[in-house]
Amino acid sequence: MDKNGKISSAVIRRLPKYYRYLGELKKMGINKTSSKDLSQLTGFSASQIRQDLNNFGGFGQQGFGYDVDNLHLEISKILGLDKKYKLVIIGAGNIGQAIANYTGFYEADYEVVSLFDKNPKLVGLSIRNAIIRDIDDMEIYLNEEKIDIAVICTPQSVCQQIADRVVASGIKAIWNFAPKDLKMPEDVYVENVHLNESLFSLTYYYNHFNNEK
Amino acid sequence: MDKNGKISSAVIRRLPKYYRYLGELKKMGINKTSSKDLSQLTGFSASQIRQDLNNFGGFGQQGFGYDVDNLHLEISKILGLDKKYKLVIIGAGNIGQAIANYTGFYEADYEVVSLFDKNPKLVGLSIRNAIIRDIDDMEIYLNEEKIDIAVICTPQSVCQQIADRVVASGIKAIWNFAPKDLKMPEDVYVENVHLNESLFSLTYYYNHFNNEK
DNA sequence: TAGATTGTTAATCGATTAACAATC
DNA sequence: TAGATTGTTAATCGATTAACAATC
Repeated sequence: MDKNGKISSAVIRRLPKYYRYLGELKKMGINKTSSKDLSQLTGFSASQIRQDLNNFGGFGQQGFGYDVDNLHLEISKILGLDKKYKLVIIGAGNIGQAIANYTGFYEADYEVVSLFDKNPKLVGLSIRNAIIRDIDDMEIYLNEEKIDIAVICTPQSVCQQIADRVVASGIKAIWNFAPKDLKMPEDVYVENVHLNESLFSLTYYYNHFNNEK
Repeated sequence: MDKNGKISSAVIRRLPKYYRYLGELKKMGINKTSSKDLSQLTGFSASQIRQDLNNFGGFGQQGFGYDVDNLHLEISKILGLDKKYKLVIIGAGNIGQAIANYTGFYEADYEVVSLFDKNPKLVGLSIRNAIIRDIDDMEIYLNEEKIDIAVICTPQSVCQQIADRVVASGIKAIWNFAPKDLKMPEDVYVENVHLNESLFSLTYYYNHFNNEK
């Protein structure tokens, strides 16, 4: 935690992993764990795990450890996984369709309620109850429905203008799959999934692994 | 750079971004840039950019800056984007098919040469010249062809065993889309794309943005 | 030459790890 | 009580930023 009480993004990015392993322990019927156990599972140090959790409050019991169910629940609340979220996907190409079909968000409650595309061959089709609508109807839709998150799966060439349009319609959270850095107002949060950068990093390590000095 | 001369992964993960912006400058016909210009574009500090680049050698000219073409080329060499890579995708579901269809890797030379799946309805189909083969034929294929990278797009429940199998066939680089941490030998590099963790982080910030103390 | 910008060293900042008192 | 493990402070480590001499 820094001097302003803001929690560092390094901490936030570890929370989903704690959540996942706690879910696994739960499923296995294990109801007690410790920072040492979690260290084994996650690969983070026990000290770091205790530090991370204590950013949000004391969830453990000295001499005992952590109650799995309780800690799982508390982390779900911190992340906001106890609520429902409505998503729209803009760009119903490969990636957009794959996200719409994706069901692997554990038990968390994300619903893709609509897709948008400009291709008339796609408009009108449905993916898992979500209709692909014409991109020209996007603003009307966004103004009528209360949407939490816009997923941008358009080509790079139009992602900025699409992002500007969804933000103009009140969207505050963008999950961006286009390989570009969106310029957004301060109160809009953008999470990037840059597949390129991920593959390029992998390529670097593939070439340099084990032949380091 | 640390005491062993190993370059930190924070640096490596910034390289693709430099590469991308240099590519854009190139396309715009701009042939000279500086750490100050790149700072504006990338949002990283000029000082950091100079530090990063000097891990790999002095690509600039004092008093002048950097030659765009040259720096672009040098970074492509560092990342290994001047070479060709053959990929196989294991799991030809939504994500696997989307990756197979994905063409947004800039001019870099990645070729998906085959997919594998256990679903007989998918086996035999093709995606962009790559045939979907039966998962049982994977080892034979991997032993015959020289494959650089295995992309794991299977369900979580089987990703570890699939990873073990590809590694047993000599694969050293895995791009993992399954929401699980693979346990791998030290000489295998795994790059994770954990869509869950990405969306969960976004959810946290969506809920906490602007209402921080 | 004067101005600009790198390459590189030193200073700062923040994140991780270590240590241990508190306490169940 | 003795043993275990948290919560939390202090120490360390590493990454980022600042500063500036080198030099084009």
